[in-house]
Amino acid sequence: MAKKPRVLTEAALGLIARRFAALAEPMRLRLLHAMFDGEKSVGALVELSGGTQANVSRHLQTLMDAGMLTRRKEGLQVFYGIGDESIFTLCELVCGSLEQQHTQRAESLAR
Amino acid sequence: MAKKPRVLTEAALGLIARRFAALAEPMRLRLLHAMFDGEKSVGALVELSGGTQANVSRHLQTLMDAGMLTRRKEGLQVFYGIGDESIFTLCELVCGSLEQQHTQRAESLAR
DNA sequence: TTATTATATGAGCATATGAGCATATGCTTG
DNA sequence: CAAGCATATGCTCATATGCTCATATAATAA
Repeated sequence: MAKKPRVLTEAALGLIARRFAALAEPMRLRLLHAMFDGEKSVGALVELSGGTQANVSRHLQTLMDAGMLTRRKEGLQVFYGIGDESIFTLCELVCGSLEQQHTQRAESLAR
Repeated sequence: MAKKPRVLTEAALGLIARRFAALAEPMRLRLLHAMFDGEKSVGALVELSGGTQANVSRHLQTLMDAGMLTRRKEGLQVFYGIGDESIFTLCELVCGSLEQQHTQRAESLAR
């Protein structure tokens, strides 16, 4: 039966962990969320996220390193966008699961 | 169109980030992987993961706090299992996306 | 060239996290 | 009760990570 028993090497585990780590910060999630409807300039992301320019730039770097973003220079500005479709699904899954837990907890308290 | 424009509060972002953080460690991924085919005792997980008993116990605690595991005591032993089905899909997605990136990189180097 | 704007990055600090050791707790048996 | 096994938890150290400030780089305009 064994649903495709993926061999998990040390290196693979590290890569997977790094990918999840990239998503494990509120500010980065906020940035990704701001890019959900298309690419944005760094300046725009600074405004939308409410963070400092330096900090936003660093987090964008982290997401780039994780291979999740696209980057396009246009004059003085740099536009970042979501380059990995799986991110949408990942976030949907987590949100759904959290909602479910929340609901269950509420129910178990109510009875 | 706007695919359900989830409002993301500060608190929600924190919860989502914490959930991803729980998956952002190789040892925890290894433990989850060991539980893919059913619940296991702590002792068994120590053996399978190659970690120390204390460390394994702590990581299991972290995964519990994240609401991802089931816990069942039976005599002296404690059995942990995966309690959140979404974890399977999350890991599948990340693995798939990584493989794709890997393939693309390999291709771009080959030409 | 110099000035201006947009983005990136080095340095330093504060906090968070993982690993290891020793020990505590909890359950069962005698 | 005491002894023994399985699991959990303080404590400490080392390292990683996020944030801020100041400054560097890059592209454009004067």
